[in-house]
Amino acid sequence: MYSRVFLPGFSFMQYLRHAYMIKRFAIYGILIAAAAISLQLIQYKILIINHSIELYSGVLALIFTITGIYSGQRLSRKKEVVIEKLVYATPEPVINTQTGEVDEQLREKLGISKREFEILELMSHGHSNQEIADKLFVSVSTVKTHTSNIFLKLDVRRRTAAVKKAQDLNLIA
Amino acid sequence: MYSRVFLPGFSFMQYLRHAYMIKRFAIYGILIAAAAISLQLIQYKILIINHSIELYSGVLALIFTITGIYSGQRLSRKKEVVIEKLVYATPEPVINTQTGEVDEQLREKLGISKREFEILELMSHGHSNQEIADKLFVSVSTVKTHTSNIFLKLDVRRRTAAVKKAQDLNLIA
DNA sequence: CCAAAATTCATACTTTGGTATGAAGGATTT
DNA sequence: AAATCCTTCATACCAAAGTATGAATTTTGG
Repeated sequence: MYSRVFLPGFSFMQYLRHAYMIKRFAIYGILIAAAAISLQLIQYKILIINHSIELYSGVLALIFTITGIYSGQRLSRKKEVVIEKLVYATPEPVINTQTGEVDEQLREKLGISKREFEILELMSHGHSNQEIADKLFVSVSTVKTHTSNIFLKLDVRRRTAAVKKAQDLNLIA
Repeated sequence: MYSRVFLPGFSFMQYLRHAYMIKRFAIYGILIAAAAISLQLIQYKILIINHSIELYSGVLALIFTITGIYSGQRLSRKKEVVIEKLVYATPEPVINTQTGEVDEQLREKLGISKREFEILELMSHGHSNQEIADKLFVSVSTVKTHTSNIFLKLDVRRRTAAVKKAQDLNLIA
């Protein structure tokens, strides 16, 4: 198996280079300003009512902690760890992996008939022409005709090569 | 090229499942507690000196904003983007999928020699006896001898069946 | 070192595989 | 109806694969 992992590591300066970050900072500024205004309101109300500096401090701390957490998350959102995994895949998958069935399109594309395909499969199972003939209730001559046509269509000269090529093309398993 | 991108998307609950996050929250708790204590000190000093509630509020806001930003960044640091790139790769012919190494044990177990195995591989690639002979710089007679021995050891009578059996046994790819 | 195993090669023979060609019947399409 | 494709089969021939046997050389393991 072969795999690589990339950890780009965005620096803070790289981060600042992005123009859209300026907009983001502006949003934080507005947020903080809004918090400051509401702070003023809360401040006077609380002071007028009972001069509870402790409660005021708690509310203030809560508000700015929440604001800070939100800002912090926004600021660090783009600090993402990017991992690229290289994994194996078969070229031109033509067998439907879901159903396990053969892709009819490739068979058609290669001009291989259904009967020829049947014979190709039996061939790949290691059967001789005689055995294939017996299984399909046809003569050896018929099997030979089919195999020859298969070889032409797969551009090979031997059954072993035909099986190999069909496997590589994912025409057969 | 064929590629897929996975975006895991850690939910907050998934996030909480991690045991080490509990430690992190504990650290934040301590931080906030420390901020609260220093708050008490600052509170009294400022109030005693000039009762400046505005300055006090500003300092308080600053402290908790910073604390919040720090916490927020910590909390959102683990956002990852995992990218899996699927690349074409032809599996090596003689590899055991579990160990990733040549399955010498199976070969030995079957009593197949290294040379015989070499020929079995070339056979599975669709080569004729003549082609194998040419590749290995030996005579066709030698190849025939080897192939016959392979067939005996794999208990088959044809090269196609030998290849099939070797593939089923995971002796070759 | 010696025995066993592995590798090499040959000769003769049988079997199987593959090519070429032709042909006939059926199904489908135009 | 004609053309085309698929499937079937046959005959003949050549090429390749596989078996059997024997033998020489090299490599390997005890």
